[in-house]
Amino acid sequence: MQKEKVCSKKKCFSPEVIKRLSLYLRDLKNLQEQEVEVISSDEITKMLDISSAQFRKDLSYFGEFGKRGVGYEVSFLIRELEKILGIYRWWDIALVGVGRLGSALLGFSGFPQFKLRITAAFDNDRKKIGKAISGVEVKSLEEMPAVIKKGGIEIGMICVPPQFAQSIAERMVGAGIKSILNFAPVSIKLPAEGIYIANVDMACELQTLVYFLNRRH
Amino acid sequence: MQKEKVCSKKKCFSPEVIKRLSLYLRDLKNLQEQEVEVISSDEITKMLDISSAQFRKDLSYFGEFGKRGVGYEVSFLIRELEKILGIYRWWDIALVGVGRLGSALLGFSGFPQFKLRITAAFDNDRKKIGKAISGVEVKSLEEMPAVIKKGGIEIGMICVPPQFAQSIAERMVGAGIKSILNFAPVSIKLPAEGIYIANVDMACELQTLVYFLNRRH
DNA sequence: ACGTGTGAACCGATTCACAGCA
DNA sequence: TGCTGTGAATCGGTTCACACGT
Repeated sequence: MQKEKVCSKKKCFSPEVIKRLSLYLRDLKNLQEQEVEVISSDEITKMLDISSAQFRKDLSYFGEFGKRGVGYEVSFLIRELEKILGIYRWWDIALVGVGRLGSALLGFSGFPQFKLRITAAFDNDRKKIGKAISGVEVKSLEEMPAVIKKGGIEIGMICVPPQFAQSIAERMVGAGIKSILNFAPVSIKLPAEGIYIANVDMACELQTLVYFLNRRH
Repeated sequence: MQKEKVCSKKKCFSPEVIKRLSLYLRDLKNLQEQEVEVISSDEITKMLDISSAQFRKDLSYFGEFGKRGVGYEVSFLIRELEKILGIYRWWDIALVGVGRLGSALLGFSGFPQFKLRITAAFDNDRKKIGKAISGVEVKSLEEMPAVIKKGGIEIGMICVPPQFAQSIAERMVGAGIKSILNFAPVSIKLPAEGIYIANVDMACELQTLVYFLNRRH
């Protein structure tokens, strides 16, 4: 989607590598539930559509985690990936826009296993303010900067209609948000460097499906 | 995310190109609403994080749509992109899993402008079956194959818990579904060739945000 | 023997830079 | 002059293929 580039002072890995690491972690956790203890790069990448060389190379950027001739110990690799990805403490998220999508995300059960939790939700609809959704109280937009600052929240989620997304993003960054997951179908432009924005645009994804439908053999 | 590769008999463009075309289309429509009539590659790519050369090259794969020395006529380019992407008729979508996320998608207002519409929804929860959500009646899973076949539906959306996603995907493909947008956080493996699966995994996206948060300067 | 880890080769995608046209 | 369209150059990411360790 949009060019996403953020570099640390030291080594700089492309977001693609990191996304694949998250995928590996996700599937390793599934394997762990199935009580698989050791897995080879060949086996794990059969499920994903990724080559085994890619898997090994991705890991090699960060260290040596396998045993030659054997494979990878699932629980060990999970721990190592969690270290790499920064899953060593809880990460709080502030969500703006408690419409249908925002409410769905507030109740999404996939976050806790990655130590992610939405701890604050904001909307400008008087009818929603004060209500609790999935245990999170909806507050007014005016309260947002204070809540974000007080809680030291660094991750924001934008679920507002497109015309409001840009200004919400700016206000979030002003309050201290360092990275944003944007569900609004617009491009957000931020002046500040070092803010990472990821976009989830379902209509664009579907559009791509339609293109390939038309072109299929 | 996963390696997504589908080729037509003739020219084969990477999904990345197609996703960018959808992005261009989305932003062009926004420009049209703001009554912008002509735009240069420089101007439109300032909003997105894409180089103007990239924009011009992407379009050049499909034809010549601009005027040298002038730029691109917004309404003309919109029409051309709609042709390229296949937005010449309505595309029906079958959704499985009417939980929070499924319900949110049923009410999502961003689809119609791309001639996408969810026309069928399925769940195995007796309490949901028979109810209408955003005007779509929820049917039982048993009815799915028949409804998909009868309606000639080719696009599926999976919003079920991860452990059910694989089998739902297989049943969808068996019923005639040709491409799938998967929201369940698992890898889906399909034997059939020529089926395009796109994955939306919010936890993975957030994971990537967290990684860059940790690494920031 | 087996599967990892990795430099080297490869390939595709992005960017450059300028010719071509309004 | 200004901006498009596009071959050529570049860059980065993926794959290959094999040395290495168990």
